[in-house]
Amino acid sequence: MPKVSEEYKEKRKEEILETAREIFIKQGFEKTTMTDIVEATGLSRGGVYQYFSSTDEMFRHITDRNDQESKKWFLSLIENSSTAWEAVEKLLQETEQDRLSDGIGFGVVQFEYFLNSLRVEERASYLMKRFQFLREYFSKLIQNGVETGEFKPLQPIDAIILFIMNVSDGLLLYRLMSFNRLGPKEVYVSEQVEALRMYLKAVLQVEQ
Amino acid sequence: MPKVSEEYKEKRKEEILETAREIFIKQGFEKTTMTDIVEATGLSRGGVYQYFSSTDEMFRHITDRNDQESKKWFLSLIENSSTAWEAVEKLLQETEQDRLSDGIGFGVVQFEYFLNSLRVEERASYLMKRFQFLREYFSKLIQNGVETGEFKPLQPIDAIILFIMNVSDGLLLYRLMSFNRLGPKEVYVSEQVEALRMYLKAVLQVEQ
DNA sequence: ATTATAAACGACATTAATGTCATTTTACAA
DNA sequence: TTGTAAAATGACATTAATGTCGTTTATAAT
Repeated sequence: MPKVSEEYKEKRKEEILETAREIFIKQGFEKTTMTDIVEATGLSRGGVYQYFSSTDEMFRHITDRNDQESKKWFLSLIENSSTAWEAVEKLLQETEQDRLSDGIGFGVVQFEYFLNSLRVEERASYLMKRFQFLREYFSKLIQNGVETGEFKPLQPIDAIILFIMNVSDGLLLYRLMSFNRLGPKEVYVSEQVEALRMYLKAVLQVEQ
Repeated sequence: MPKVSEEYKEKRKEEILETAREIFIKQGFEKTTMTDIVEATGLSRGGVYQYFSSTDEMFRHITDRNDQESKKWFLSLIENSSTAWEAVEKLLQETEQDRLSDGIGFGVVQFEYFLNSLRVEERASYLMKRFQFLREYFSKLIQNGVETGEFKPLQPIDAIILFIMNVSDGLLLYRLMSFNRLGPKEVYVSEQVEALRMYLKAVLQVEQ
C-alpha cells in the first residue's frame, strides 16, 4: 500500500494494539511473541514491524493509555464527592466491584511485566515512574481530607497509601489465582475490602 | 562415570538444585534456560538432564523443600508461644524482619512462577495445592486463639487469613520493586506491618 | 490516466534453546 | 586387576523466534 493519511496510520496502530492487548491477556506478556501478534492481526510480519518493533513497545503504549484514563477517573472521583471519605468509599466500592467481576484483565499482564522487569534496569525505571504517578493520585484523595480536617491520620499518609495499593494489588492476584477454580467468595473479596475499610476508618480517625 | 551410590546421586541433585536456585533468583524463572543451568553447574548437558529434564521440575523440588521447612517453622511457632496473640505477633515480626532485609529471595521467583502459571492448567493445580497448604497453617494460628476464647473474630477466619497472606505477599512485591532504588523506609515496611497489626487487633478483638 | 510514494508483503538468514544419543569415562564389585 | 553398569560427555538435529530487505501493491496527487 501507499502513502496514506495520519488518521489511517493511527487507526492501524489502534487495530494492532487492540489485538496485542487481547493476546497479552490470553497468553500472558512474556509468552507472547511478535509472530503471535502478526498472525492474529492478519497483517504480514513487515506490516506490523512498520508500527511496532517489539511486544514491549506495544505493552507500554497500552499501559500509558490506560493510565491516562485512570488519571481522569481519579480527578472526577474527587470532584464528584462531597466529602473525602465519600471519595475513599467510592474507591473501595470500585475496587470491590472490579475484583468481583469475572475474567482476566490487563492488570495481571501489568503485574507479570512488573515482576519480569525487576532485573531489567530500563524496564524498572519505566515502572518506577508509573508507580509514583499512581501513588500521587491516591495521595490526593487522602490529602484532601486531611486539609479539611476530616481525617486525622495516625500513620504517615504515604504509608497509608501504600497499604491501600498493596491490598488492592494483592486482591487482584488472589482473585486471579481463584479464576476458574474458586469463586470470589472463596477469596473473600468483599470481606477483604471490608478489612481495608476497617483499617482506614481507624487510621484516618474519620469523623462520624 | 559409573554406577554409584544413592548418596552420590542425592548429593549431585542437591548441587544442581542449589545452582538452579541461585540462577532463578538472579535471572528470574522464565528467563532461565536449561543451558544457563548446565553452564553454571559446570556439568555437561546430558549430565544435568540425567537428573532433571526441565527448569519446572527443578523449581518444584526447591519449592517443596522450602515448604517442608515452613511447615516446621509454623509448628514450632505455635508450640513456643504461650498465647495465640504472641504467636501472631511473632509472625508479624518475622514478616517485618524478612521484608526489611536486603536482596531478592526465592519468594519473588515463586511469585513469578505463579503469575506465569495462571494459564497453564497443570501448573495452576500444583500451586493451588500449595496455597491451600499454606492457608491451613496460617489457619491453625488463629483457630488456636478462637478455641481458647482469646480471639473473638468479627470476620470469617478464612477471610482474615487471606488478608494476612495478601498483605504479606504484597509487601514482598513492594519491597522488591524498591530494591536498589528505594529503601525499606520508602516502602514503609514497618508501618504496613503495623497497619496489619492494627487491623488484626481490631478484627480479632484481642483481650488486653 | 499516470506516477511517485510508502504501506504491506513474505521469504530468508540468524540466533538461541531443546532433547537425544552414540561414545567415553570411571566408580565399584568380583 | 579387570569387567561392567551406568554416569557423564558433547555434538547434532530440530524447532521457534527475531529482524531485515527486496519486491509488490494500493493510494493520493498531478
